[in-house]
Amino acid sequence: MSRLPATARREQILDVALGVFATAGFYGASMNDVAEAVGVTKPVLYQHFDSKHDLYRALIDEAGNRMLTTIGKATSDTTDGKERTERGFGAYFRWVAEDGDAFRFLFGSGPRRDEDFASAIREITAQAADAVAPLIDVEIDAAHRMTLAHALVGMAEGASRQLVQRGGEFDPEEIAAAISSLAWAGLRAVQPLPNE
Amino acid sequence: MSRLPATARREQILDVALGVFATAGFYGASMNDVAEAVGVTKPVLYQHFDSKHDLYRALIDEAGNRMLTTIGKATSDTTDGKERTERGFGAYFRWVAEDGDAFRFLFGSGPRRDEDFASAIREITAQAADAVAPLIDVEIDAAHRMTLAHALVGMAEGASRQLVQRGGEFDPEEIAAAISSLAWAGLRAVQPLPNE
DNA sequence: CGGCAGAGTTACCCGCCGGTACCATCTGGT
DNA sequence: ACCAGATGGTACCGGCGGGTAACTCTGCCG
Repeated sequence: MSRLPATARREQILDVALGVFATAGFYGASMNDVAEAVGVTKPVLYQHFDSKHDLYRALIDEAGNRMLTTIGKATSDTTDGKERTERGFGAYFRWVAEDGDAFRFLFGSGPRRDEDFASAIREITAQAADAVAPLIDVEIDAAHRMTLAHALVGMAEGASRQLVQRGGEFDPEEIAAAISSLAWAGLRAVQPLPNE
Repeated sequence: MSRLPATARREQILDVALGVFATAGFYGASMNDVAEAVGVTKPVLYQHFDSKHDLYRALIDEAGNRMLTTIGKATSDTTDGKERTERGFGAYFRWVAEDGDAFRFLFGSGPRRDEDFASAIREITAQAADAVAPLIDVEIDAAHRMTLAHALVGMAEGASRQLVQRGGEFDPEEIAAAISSLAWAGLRAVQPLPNE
């Protein structure tokens, strides 16, 4: 109800819509839902964005930018590889912790939207992680072990996605060799963590 | 047009629908689209599945099962950790290569569906991978380097998704330390590949 | 006071899509 | 040859949701 200048309203919409879409997904949230969450009616949204597509797209660009620049800044002031790795991951996970809606919006995607499908796919991923977890045979608490296991599963997923998106053939044996050596070396390096 | 016994038709539907949904996504593909791809009309689908949800759900279960059992079989006949790692990844990537639709269906998900959103998010992921790629300072060809880079990005994504889904707080510094040590040890282990 | 400009609302249109009631057609068993 | 039942098609409904036209409200400036 309360009136706002256009730029403020626009930013408010972006802010609220990010949360709504992060939770419900593109198809799961209607423009009416977004409008209601903002506390306004539908046509107001269309005064600031040409279409639902347009709004969603703006959110992608904004959130993506925040993530990339955050990491970019954190890694720009050193050239040492190990240092950059550590700072990069540091910035990344700080971003996830602080800008959680943006992460869920960008990466928590997909059929992972209908809670029904979401849980089914979570279950599959969880089983994969359960299978991987015992490979970490170091004394660390269960929660950290599971997170690392999911990291390894994500590693496989990330590589696969790239291979499939790139199109064309690939030799699974060769890829598997590279990835598993990467994973194994990583696993060997896991240090027992001080209990928190 | 040609008539088929119920069980054969059911399997045909599952087979074709997997491809359709893998490409267009749950919301992007209508039941009419699926029916047309099968070469049949909508009510036929409803003779075999109670709802669109039901069909999609059956696909998740089937595809997930295929993946997990494939990997399970490959790793069941040894107890050595390294061995299991290698065989597991081997089976996994073979599955991706052979059952590509299933992979795209299960993991190629999300806003990654509208080609417009898909490319925007791909772009972000690709930039992240570009930033990671130089850390692999070994003589390998560019394609493999990019795949490994995407693997590392996926690793971060997998860990994050688990942390966020689990809910509650987490300490980003601690996680980053663990993941980056894992990644760094893995990176150091990458071997120059013989050019294919 | 008059009227203009920008912010918001009400009320609507229309097309798509999940789902269904009903009819047609084919095939196998006797 | 004929019936039964399963396989498949036609034609429809109902609602949801993106998008819009037209109106109202508020404040400001001459």
